[in-house]
Amino acid sequence: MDNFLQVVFNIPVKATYTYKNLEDNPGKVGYRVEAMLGRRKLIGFVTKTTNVEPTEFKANPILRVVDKEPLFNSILLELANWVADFTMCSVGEALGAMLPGGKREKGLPASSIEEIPDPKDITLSTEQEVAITAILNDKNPIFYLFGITGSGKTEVFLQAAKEVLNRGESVIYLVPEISLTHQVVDTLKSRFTQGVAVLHSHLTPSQRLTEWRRIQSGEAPLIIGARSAIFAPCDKLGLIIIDEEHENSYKSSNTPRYSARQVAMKRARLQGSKLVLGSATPSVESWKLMDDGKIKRLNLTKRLSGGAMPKSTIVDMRHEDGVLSKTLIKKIEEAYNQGRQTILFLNRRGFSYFFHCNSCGYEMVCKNCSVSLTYHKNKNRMVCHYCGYQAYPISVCPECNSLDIGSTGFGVEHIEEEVGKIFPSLNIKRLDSDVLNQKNSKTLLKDTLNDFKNKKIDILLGTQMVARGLNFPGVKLVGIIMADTGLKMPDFRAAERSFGLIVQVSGRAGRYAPDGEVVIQTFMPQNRTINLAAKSDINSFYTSELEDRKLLEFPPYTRMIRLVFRSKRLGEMLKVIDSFEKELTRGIDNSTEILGPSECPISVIAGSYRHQILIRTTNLNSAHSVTYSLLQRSKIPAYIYIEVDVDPISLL
DNA sequence: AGCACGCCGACT
DNA sequence: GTCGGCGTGCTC
Repeated sequence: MDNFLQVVFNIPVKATYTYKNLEDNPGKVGYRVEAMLGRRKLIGFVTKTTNVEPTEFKANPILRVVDKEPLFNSILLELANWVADFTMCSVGEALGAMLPGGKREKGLPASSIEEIPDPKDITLSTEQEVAITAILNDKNPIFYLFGITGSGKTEVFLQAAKEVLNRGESVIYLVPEISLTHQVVDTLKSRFTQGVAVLHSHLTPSQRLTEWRRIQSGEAPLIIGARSAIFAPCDKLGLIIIDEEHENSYKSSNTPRYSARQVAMKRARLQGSKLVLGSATPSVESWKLMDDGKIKRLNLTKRLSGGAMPKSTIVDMRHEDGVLSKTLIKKIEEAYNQGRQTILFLNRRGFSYFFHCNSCGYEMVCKNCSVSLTYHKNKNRMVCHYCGYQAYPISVCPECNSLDIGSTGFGVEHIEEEVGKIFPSLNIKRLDSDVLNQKNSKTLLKDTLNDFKNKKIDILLGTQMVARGLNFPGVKLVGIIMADTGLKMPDFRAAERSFGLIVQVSGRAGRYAPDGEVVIQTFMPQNRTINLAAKSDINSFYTSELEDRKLLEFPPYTRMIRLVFRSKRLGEMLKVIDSFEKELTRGIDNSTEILGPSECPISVIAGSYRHQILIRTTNLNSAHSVTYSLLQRSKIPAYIYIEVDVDPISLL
């Protein structure tokens, strides 16, 4: 036993603290211990033990050892060090993120409600067999299962997992967000004799610890979970699966800002595991890795269950005057007359986004944050989506007194009303995050999906969440109300996101029938992204998107580090940012470029001003270390907060 | 992060 | 005269 313990804490301080060990029941590496830090009692993580007594300070004894068994093995400790270094957080924060408890992880309520067939009805397609064989036998460590919706990716994952489990190794199966995927979990439990552990954000700390221990003991070699499940404590890890790899929820939006995809690559290398990513609409980053041969592509090109890719029609909304075009109305009627169903998709919530004056252009924005307020009809309020600020809608422009004031664009509630007017005899149901944030959301979702499945609902109207995983044989038609949404965002990934969304939503049509249809309504009918998405011309889209990214020097041809400075004191902050930027400029070479400092696109949130520096580089290692060392040594006043995001996904 | 110390303004 | 605001610094 060593007499001293090096302990890190889940606080934004990158220091290890040395404590005296206990004689009886001593702490060891990978254990949690309770100790005083200043005047507070904290749980810390032991990262090292030593017999060398520190001379600079007096080492106090720890109060107690929390665990009977180590919580973190050497692989996890190594991963934590790597995450801490890469995301520039403390090792304690990285370890804290591995067993998140208490504070709830936020994530989009996404559904991936996949209907997995019963094992006895399964006949694998040739493509599926080829993919499974490759995953299990090829030397290549990373694969990409690139398959259109309905081509049977899940079955490939399950068969590969089965083989690996039979060898006595563990499998981590990541899904974008687990809260609504109980059906997947149930299926996995019924398909595998081995134990299944489920890790997601709604577990209590003790439930999480129980799952953690079941994984460590080998009782549950199959782990299914969201982002943080990539840190599941398995010793023999044979396979990591990342389903819907393009999903943004794999990147953490709070400290440590890690990407589960990137951690998976690191971990697979450390433990010699295979890694399989899968999606119908890969991230542009992954596409390039496939092109470069760093990831082996496995194609699934055919729809199973008798489905075919749907026929798409683009409708020019500049010549229409309702929410629904004549074409879409006609096709909804057609589908209904055939006893088939329709999904209408809108990438917006609220009644209308922008409430503005048609005479002078005045826009109702949040007084704390500078974003546009959203009109919520049921409350009759304008609501800020960032800070929750609410205001009454106005009828007269406060700038020019014009009465010509109102909304452009439209939200789900508005569509619901319009569609109800056009089809008074059809049963229409809305499904969006507003509905699902209500208390009875679970049963509501279940009931709605059941009703839709049993054809009690004719038209399902929804946002993001209907985009993926809702597979119902009765769906003939998918209508995308406004495909332009998001395309004009000040973000270099806008096209990628819009493309993926349109393709994913379109995939809901005709999954089990050859006559599916998609109607894409847009104000930009000639737009490249919309046209390629309509044709599901995935290859052309990625080729042209990569050309654009290269030309404009955006990722994946460059890497970025985003530094957001937040403070209530604008003037002082600007001075600090300015000198920080000058120092940074002095440190970098010509592989790195600094954009800004500039006001963030959302320049004020809850009374704090936000300015950012974007670092763009072709040599991430060098830019990273210059930035990191400057952050460490520069004395930034406490009233300024800095958020560091390496490889940011959103620049908002 | 959180907690204490410390130094300036406005109150019984 | 004190109460309390928050700015600064430190935690083994």
